[in-house]
Amino acid sequence: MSFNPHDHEACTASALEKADAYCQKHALKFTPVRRQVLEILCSDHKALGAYEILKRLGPLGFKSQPPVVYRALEFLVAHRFVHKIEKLNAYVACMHHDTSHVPAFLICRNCETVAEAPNKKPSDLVAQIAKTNAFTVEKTVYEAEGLCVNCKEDMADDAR
Amino acid sequence: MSFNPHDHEACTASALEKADAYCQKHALKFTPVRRQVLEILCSDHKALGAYEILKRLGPLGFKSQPPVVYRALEFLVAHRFVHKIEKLNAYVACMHHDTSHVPAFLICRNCETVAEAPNKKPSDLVAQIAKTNAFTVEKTVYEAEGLCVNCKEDMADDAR
DNA sequence: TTGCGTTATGTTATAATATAACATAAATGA
DNA sequence: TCATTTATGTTATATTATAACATAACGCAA
Repeated sequence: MSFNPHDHEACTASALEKADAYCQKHALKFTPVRRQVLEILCSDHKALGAYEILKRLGPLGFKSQPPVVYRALEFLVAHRFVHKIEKLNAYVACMHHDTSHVPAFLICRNCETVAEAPNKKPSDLVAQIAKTNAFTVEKTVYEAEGLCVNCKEDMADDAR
Repeated sequence: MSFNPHDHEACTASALEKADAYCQKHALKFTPVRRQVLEILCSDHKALGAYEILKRLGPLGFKSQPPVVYRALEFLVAHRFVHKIEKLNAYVACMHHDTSHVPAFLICRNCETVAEAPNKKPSDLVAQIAKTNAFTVEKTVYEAEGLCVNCKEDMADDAR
């Protein structure tokens, strides 16, 4: 999980590589803007707003009008390379693209790091609905906000 | 659940009554704007945007600047009379204020009706996190988008 | 390889959602 | 009653997102 130290270079490289391979396989166009947006999102585990991404695209030689970034995000979200964090109106790179999962996020309200929870099972909620059959689930957004281990420890330290 | 027919008058009256009682008990001010916003939200089970609520406040004699409605919503959300549907940037009245619950919503992408799912148990996700203790959950937003029974049937009819 | 349909990008303008900042008023309570 | 807090009024503006239309690049069949 992204709250723990990890080899971040590798983590980014792997995400881009997987996206490359997936696009090739499915005849999708992994164009320069799309690739660059994913790379920006991979650069840390914070969720970035569309306009923040836009700002970072500029120096890289891309044109910086909102539709440019929103269209790239639309593509990346559609193909699940990126998830939208509805609570923050922001976007994070998906770190589990190869495994099927119900997207669920843990957002630290202090450092704003977003970790994708490793929940491969559908939650109770989905199971319950499927059972009563009153609703057909197509997309899910499960988000929990709170404090990550690091921030919790920092706060304990501050209190001393 | 709100996808099924139900006595809607009663459902609104009950929500307002419960809010009244709760505010009295906890020394909260259930002012006219706050009451009116809750009443508007109770008026159907669709999620309403802040500006839609604002529009409906006008004819009722309230001043219609954005902060008015956002402040009323802030109060109503803080005390859990209303939930925000992050996916829609919209708000719904809570129909289970008296029972402790993890808010979770079923949003029909066709008719936009929002039902609050009856999940009293914490989901697998929350349980899993609590277990590893890597994250302290403070607030949750679980949202599922799809098709409600009614819309599903309508579509089946249309296809014939 | 030309032409045609499709997909992607460029660009301008504007819509929709939300908050900052400061003023006034109303309620609460020593 | 006066001081303090809490709520509301008001102006301006920040933030997020999309509509609409133009051009370019790409994929492919004649």
